[in-house]
Amino acid sequence: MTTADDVMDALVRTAFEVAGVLTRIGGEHDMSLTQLRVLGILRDRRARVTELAAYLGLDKSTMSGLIDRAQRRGLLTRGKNPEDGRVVEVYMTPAGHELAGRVEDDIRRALAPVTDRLDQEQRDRLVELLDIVSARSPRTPAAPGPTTAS
Amino acid sequence: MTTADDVMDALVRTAFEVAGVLTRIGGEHDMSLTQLRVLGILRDRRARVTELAAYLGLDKSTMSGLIDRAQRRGLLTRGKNPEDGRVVEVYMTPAGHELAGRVEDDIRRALAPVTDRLDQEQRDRLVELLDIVSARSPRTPAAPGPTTAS
DNA sequence: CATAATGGTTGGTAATACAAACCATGTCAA
DNA sequence: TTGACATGGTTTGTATTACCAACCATTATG
Repeated sequence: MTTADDVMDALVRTAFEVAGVLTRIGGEHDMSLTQLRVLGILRDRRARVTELAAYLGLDKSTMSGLIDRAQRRGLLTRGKNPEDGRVVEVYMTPAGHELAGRVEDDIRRALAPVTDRLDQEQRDRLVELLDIVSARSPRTPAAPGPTTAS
Repeated sequence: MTTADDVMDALVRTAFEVAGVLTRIGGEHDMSLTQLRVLGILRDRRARVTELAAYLGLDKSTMSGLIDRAQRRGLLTRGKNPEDGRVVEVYMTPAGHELAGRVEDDIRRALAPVTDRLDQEQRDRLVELLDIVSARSPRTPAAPGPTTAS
């Protein structure tokens, strides 16, 4: 019988394992895990400082420092918001995008041996279950309905 | 079609989510994520400094500091190894065990809403799949012990 | 027995993170 | 309209995390 505790253990163990991989890859590019996340967020959208901090669960001041260092490295830029003089918009530079791409490739490569252990049906199922876990699914677990294969 | 990238995204997203919960709970007890891990390891076994460092992927010196601070808080102790005078064994104090128990309860509570979203069959399946992902499948080589692997 | 290897600690530096204080800009109320 | 308050960021100060290099003590090896 799989208990809630077993699920907890598996989630925690996997989380540390994945975090470990990301930390290692990040380190190879002189990036901390947090910086990696910032890069990930800013890949497809710009964001204001407080927005980033809230998303990452960090203090504004911490965010300020992170942006400082990344900016000093030429990875991102600060811009003004014409509608509200207080707001600082943060967005990536081409160099930032380039680095983000390289990092993503490396992560993909690093996780490949892991995902390769799964066949197609297992992948479908894992993603579906993790979506439920991270509240990404509006579905309630009551009905054993057919999986919405696409 | 679920691709390897989808799996990667789901794993990374979930990892951050779980790490976020652990960081929050840890913070409520003035413990960093790393300290939490140390506590988790030492719950059921004592370990030498280098062993802990290797397990967590940290430098010996980092480990030394972590132990210092935890020891100053009365959570763990350093002891000598009678067979090898160089070795320092680290193990938890009663206070450490107590804190570890409280933290575990809190984590359980914090993750309950998540695991509760899954029914029995889904739990079984998720744990099974995560075990595959973290190479814990049936034919796993070694149990946690004094493995000399690097 | 001299030398090398191993296990930990110490010292130095940078990054991460928080809290408190601060400044500039916006908003709201009397 | 102006004073008070709120909001968005930055700065400053401190603790922790983490690495590396250098260093002792102890053990192993030539």
